[in-house]
Amino acid sequence: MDERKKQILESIIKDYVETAEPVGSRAVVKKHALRLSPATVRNEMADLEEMGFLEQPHTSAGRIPSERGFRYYVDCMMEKESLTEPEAQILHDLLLENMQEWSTVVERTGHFLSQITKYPSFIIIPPFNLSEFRYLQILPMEPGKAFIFLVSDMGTIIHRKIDIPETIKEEDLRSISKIFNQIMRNRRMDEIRKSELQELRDTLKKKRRVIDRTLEALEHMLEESGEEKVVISGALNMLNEPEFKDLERIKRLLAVMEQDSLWKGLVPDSISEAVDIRIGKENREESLQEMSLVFTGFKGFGDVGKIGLMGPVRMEYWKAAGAIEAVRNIVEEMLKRL
Amino acid sequence: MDERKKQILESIIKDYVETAEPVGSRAVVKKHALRLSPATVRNEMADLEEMGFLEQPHTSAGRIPSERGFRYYVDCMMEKESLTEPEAQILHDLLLENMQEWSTVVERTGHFLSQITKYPSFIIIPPFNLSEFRYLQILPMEPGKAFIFLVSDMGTIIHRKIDIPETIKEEDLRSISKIFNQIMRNRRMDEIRKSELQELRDTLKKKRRVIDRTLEALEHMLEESGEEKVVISGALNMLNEPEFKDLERIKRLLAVMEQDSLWKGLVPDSISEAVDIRIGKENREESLQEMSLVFTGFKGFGDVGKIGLMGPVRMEYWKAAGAIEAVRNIVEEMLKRL
DNA sequence: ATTAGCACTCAACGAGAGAGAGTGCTAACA
DNA sequence: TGTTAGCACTCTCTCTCGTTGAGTGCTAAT
Repeated sequence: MDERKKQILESIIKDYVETAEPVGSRAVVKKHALRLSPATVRNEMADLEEMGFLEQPHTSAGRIPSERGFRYYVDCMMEKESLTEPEAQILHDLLLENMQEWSTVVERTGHFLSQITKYPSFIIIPPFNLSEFRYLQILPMEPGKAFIFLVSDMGTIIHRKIDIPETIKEEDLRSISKIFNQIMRNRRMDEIRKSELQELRDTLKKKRRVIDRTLEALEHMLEESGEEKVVISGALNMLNEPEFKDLERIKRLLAVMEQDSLWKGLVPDSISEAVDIRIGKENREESLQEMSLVFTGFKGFGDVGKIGLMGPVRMEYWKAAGAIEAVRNIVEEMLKRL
Repeated sequence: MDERKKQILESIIKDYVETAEPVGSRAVVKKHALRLSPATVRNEMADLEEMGFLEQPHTSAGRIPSERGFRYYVDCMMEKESLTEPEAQILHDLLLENMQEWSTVVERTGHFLSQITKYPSFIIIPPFNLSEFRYLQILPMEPGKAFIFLVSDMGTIIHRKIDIPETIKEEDLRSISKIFNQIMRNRRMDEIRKSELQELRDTLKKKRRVIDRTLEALEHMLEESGEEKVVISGALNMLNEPEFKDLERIKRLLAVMEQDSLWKGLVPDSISEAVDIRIGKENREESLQEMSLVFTGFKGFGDVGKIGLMGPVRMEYWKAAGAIEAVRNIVEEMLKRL
């Protein structure tokens, strides 16, 4: 793989990514003002095809990069294109404004990403019960009803309504809350064992009714929150890619995107710094095999979420990878400051 | 408009809704086993076209109902098809399971509707600040930080983080909460005037710092929550309709659906019992003029939300209207019981 | 008032011709 | 030995044109 071949491969990739059309020998020469004749380039292209980096849709068309070609480019030649200064600034401001709630941070970030890159973005949020318990509070509402609030270290809040005896006083609720808090504070939610809660139930016999209800609610809440959440943004950007001008494909594609379960298993649990790239058939899931993913993990407070972009195989990997990396860094930095 | 014409119009509508193809005179006779010849029907069809209820895509095709034809049918002939017994049961159970939180109720209801009818559903939720204030609570978190919770009568909760002096005690927070509650309880959020809050600020001079922060936060929260929320479900169902086999149309359509602002102005503030139907160009918004809407308002606790379905002009209005009405009734009933 | 018969219209489909882009091979060239 | 010009060949794409068939409107008969 000499320098000239590399140059030609890159040239073809850039061209193909831009136009979605097979690239001919003539176009390569012209575009990059090479001091070679088309015939020479043709020979090189034939070599590259033999090596598996290019393919021909039909005999008399130009060449397009194969998935292996893209892979080689991504591994050995690509230079990531980070966000521009103003773009980074915008994201910064966006996050500052929305640090109140974790869910809106995620939403805005995804939206930003897909706007910048014109690719659909996905963010996978770790299950609530993998974050740390911060605070539980039982608040009385109308007579006989109370709310339980559960606050995590990520600033996420879930709540649930329970029935309580009408006679119980606010102070009692407070003291019950306090005891729950003592046991659970700073523990990871999924580590809070039922046995401990049971123990607590025994300790506090006198307020049995409230405690029972609280425990029940708590169990429900923790159970329900064991799922990862997937947020997809800018899915419609995909419709602009010429490879999806076929209605059937679009339907399949959008259906896939809507299907949360697919995403959940998708991305490995590595906490690697690197930006991972999956090109076409490198994706295990059949329905994603005509697409590419560019993603990375990010650290919340120890927990790992994932953030990524999806596009056609003919994707601007350099832009996507650069954007993902930059966004990951900015978000992580903001989270640390919290 | 004699009986026979009506019968023919209905026949054409049913056929066209099902097949999305122009209906010929022959088909009308066959389908409904009329004891007439195609020629007779042709004459009637010519009349109906003259009246504006039918139109011809081109000279030698069958007829399709015009928007006016649909309108006449909907107004004068249609019989709504309610949910089947098991369908209603499913919705019932679904709601019972999810009465905890208003937002999930809405989500599930929308999902249910679009599954049953195969049309995208939309639900417009009144702004948070139109519901009644139930409860405010200031909860201390880590030192120097606290959460403000605001609970509405719909069971919706919003919250925000504020800074507080580290020295302040929990009881102080409680007493502050209490005072807020006395002023605001059971008032509609948007009626709580700044002047009142200002007054409160003066009363409680000694805890100025906390109160200031709380008021600031409160202002923000109420401001931010002045927006209606739109939840759309099953948008992809639309892709199955043959009239949207054109890519450009799909793009436009999906872009429209994503655009919240469109929906907000869309539906009038009537609290009418009736199910409203907008056919094609009856919609003011240009981008919705190739679509029909079937919707109605529902009462929360005095507040009005809206729930509806959208489809092509060639829509099963009877099914959509029936489903909407039934769902509205069930949801309202459940809310009343709360 | 209804119907049979018939000429007419028009979209949809498919075959076939022509254009154009791009290749691979061969032979000439530096 | 690497590079280039020339040329025949391949294959898709597009356009045209005739054919088909569904459906109509009109007229005359019942």
